[in-house]
Amino acid sequence: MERIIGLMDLDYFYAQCEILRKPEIKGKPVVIVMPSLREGSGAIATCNYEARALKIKSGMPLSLAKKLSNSETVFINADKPYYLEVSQKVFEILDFFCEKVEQVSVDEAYFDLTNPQGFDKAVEICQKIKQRIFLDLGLTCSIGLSTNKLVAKMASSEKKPDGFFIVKGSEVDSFLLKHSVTDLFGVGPKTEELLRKKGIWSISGARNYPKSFFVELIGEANGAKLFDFIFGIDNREVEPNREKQQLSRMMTIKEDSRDFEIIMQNINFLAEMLYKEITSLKKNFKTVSLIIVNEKMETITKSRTAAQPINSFEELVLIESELLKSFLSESQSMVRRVGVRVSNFDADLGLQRKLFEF
DNA sequence: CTTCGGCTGACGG
DNA sequence: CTAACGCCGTCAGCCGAAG
Repeated sequence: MERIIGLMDLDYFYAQCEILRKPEIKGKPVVIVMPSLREGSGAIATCNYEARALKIKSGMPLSLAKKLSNSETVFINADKPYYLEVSQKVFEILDFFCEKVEQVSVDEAYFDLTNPQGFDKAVEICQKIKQRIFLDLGLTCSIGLSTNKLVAKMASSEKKPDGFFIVKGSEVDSFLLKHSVTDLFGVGPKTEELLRKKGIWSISGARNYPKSFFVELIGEANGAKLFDFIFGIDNREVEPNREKQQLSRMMTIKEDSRDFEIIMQNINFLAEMLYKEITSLKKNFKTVSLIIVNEKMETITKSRTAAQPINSFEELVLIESELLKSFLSESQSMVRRVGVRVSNFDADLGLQRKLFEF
């Protein structure tokens, strides 16, 4: 049976959340900022359409957004815990209407609506989802509905905000041919540049090349996937969410430094946050990494894997300090951002106890 | 030959 | 005048060492 897959995307989500609790800013340009410890430094997480009209975009440096802003513009620092709260209510609604939901992020999810009654039934469910999200929570979202994840996602972008765009199986090909290769999932700036150099822009143009061409260009796995995508083929399932594979915390330090003590202070702070989280998640980790972003914005990582799970904060910090020493001795560059990561998780501790008792 | 650890890089949100 | 620039998480792919 042909699958029916949906993608729900909450419109300019962080900004919409803020407007929800501060109705007086509705209608003004609203810009959500991820600040760093540096004065006036940060990046734009998201912004509403009034702000986009001023050419402000997500990912943009805060300094540039400030220049583009007008006197009306409201800048708000991101409040992740609040957005998570709102998001959870949205997912309750989604879970109510659909058994197979895969959360991609705080504001996005795929869902599988394959059913015996067919496409019309799925359309009806999508309308109900949009309705409940709006009536119960006051939020708008955009939904794309098609026969696989790739096209569902592209369809959701077709009509925004508060959109609902349907691409039936018979329409997939003509829908794709209206798009450029850069609209395909997984084609970022680097791949775009490689394709452009080969004179490839449109999806129809890309179809003139064999699979081997893409494999040589971007590698075995990605090449094969891109080749499929060009023809609208995407067999990825909607997967229930897996356990996290890694957990990390990063931050930009006050000013670039190579001072061991100063950098360790920052690492200590991050490690403490992370250690609290990981213990509350009842997870066990064996690998510790230090992530450094230097003044040239290059990322360097140092890792160590222990034979046994690491079970004290002191041990975590000790390993981090050794990794930092090793970095400082091997590199001359300044440290701009620093991060702490743990990975290589053991089975859930609660589960482990159960197995032991058994 | 396969697996694992360590690392970089691309990508998405 | 230009360049400016967060904080996550996933996967692919390479290399070398070990099983």
